[in-house]
Amino acid sequence: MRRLQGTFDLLPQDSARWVWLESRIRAVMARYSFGEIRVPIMEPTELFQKGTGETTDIVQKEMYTLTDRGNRSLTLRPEGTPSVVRAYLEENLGAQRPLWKLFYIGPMFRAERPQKGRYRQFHQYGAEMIGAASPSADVEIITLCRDILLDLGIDDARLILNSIGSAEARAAYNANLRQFLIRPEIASGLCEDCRRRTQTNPLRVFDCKKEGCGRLLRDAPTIDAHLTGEDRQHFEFVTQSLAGLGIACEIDLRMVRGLDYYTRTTFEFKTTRLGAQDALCGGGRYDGLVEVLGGPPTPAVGFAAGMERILATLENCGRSGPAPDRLDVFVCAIGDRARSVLGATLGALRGLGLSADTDFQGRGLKAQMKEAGRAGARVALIFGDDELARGQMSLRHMDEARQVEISADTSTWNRGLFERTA
RNA sequence: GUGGGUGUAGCUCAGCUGGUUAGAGCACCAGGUUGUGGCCCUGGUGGCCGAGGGUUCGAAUCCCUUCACCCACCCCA
Repeated sequence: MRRLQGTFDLLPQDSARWVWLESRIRAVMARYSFGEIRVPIMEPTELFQKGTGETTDIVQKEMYTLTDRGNRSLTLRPEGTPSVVRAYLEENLGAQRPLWKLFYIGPMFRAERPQKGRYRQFHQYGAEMIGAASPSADVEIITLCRDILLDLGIDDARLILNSIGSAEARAAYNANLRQFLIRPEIASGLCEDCRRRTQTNPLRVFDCKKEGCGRLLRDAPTIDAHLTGEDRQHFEFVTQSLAGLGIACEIDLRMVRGLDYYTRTTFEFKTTRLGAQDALCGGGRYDGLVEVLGGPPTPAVGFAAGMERILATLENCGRSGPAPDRLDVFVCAIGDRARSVLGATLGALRGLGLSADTDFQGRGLKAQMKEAGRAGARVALIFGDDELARGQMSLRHMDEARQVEISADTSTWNRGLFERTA
């Protein structure tokens, strides 16, 4: 039996990094006053068909979809935003407050071919502001996204920014771009994928990395010609605010995102420290999504970040994450009499709130001490017949290799006895 | 789905043009210290050489198939 392709096991030495990462994320989210939402990792398939969008690669070929016993179609979530919006509507959050700031952390599933920075079960954190029309919300999301990266120690990610306009502008631009792409002199030179995209989602031709396509697209219309005055104002506010905050960004009019629901502001943070999968986080505004999922027109903006990519980036920066947890006390008992009080000894230590462990294999003292060293124990509590006969135990401070005797009467113990080096 | 690369001990890797019982370092276990970790020394456990088939007197080594992993395309976090 082997684990599924594109999945991985996290062993204790690695899970500590994840716990650390999650706690840093939660701390910054709290500073920004975002509340954590936990939603199912399984949803009706329809949620993603409608929300993420039928034309996206995610829905067309990357979803883990299954049929349950009631003949319902379920899907393992490929992203978090549709679920959050679904919960927002289902719990009628809009009626309680006009604006919600929510974040999530958890696994996502996409049936892609694994490679560096890409897995079939991967983990994202993300934040959504639902009910926020103001461009200051876009800035809040971008700043949040950036502050988490900075807090973690990633200070060289580039911010790429674009506005793809309102839904109407996008529709007009889509039509215009399609006109351009079907011109015979253009279409004949495009690759097969781009000809398909011309029909399905013309914006995505800009994603094509083929040289031939790139050359033909040089004269293609760009989105900014289709932005309305309001779109421009909105985008201008965002770029000027960022400039005012001293946040550098590059505007890329051809950056498109793979999800159907984006409107106006879209952005990505990219790193040079990974391979081809260089997007650490991405997001933008999605003013139409709530309505698409059956709610009232509700503006919203958010982002999602890939946690495996962030950890990989940190490793490439030489940032090792948190220091490993140390054990407070390792208990070494010598002989049967001593072993008979092991349980009570461990219980007393743990009762004081200390972490305590011992040897469960009946090994010699040398092996027990080795185990204590391996566990990073601060002190070893050693006793055999000698000590117990005198009502004493030996307390060895591992780092200083210094040893004292303490009373074997657990009722006299306190934490300080095992923490101080006196 | 399409390319390319790699599969030998728990980990990192040697093993030349096929030649007896497959190696090293680290890790693990034990002893040196019959009651004291890290350093050192000695010894030991551990491999269907990814799997299946073929060529050969003989295959970890050559050929075919297959699987897995990695990297890239595609796409995205």
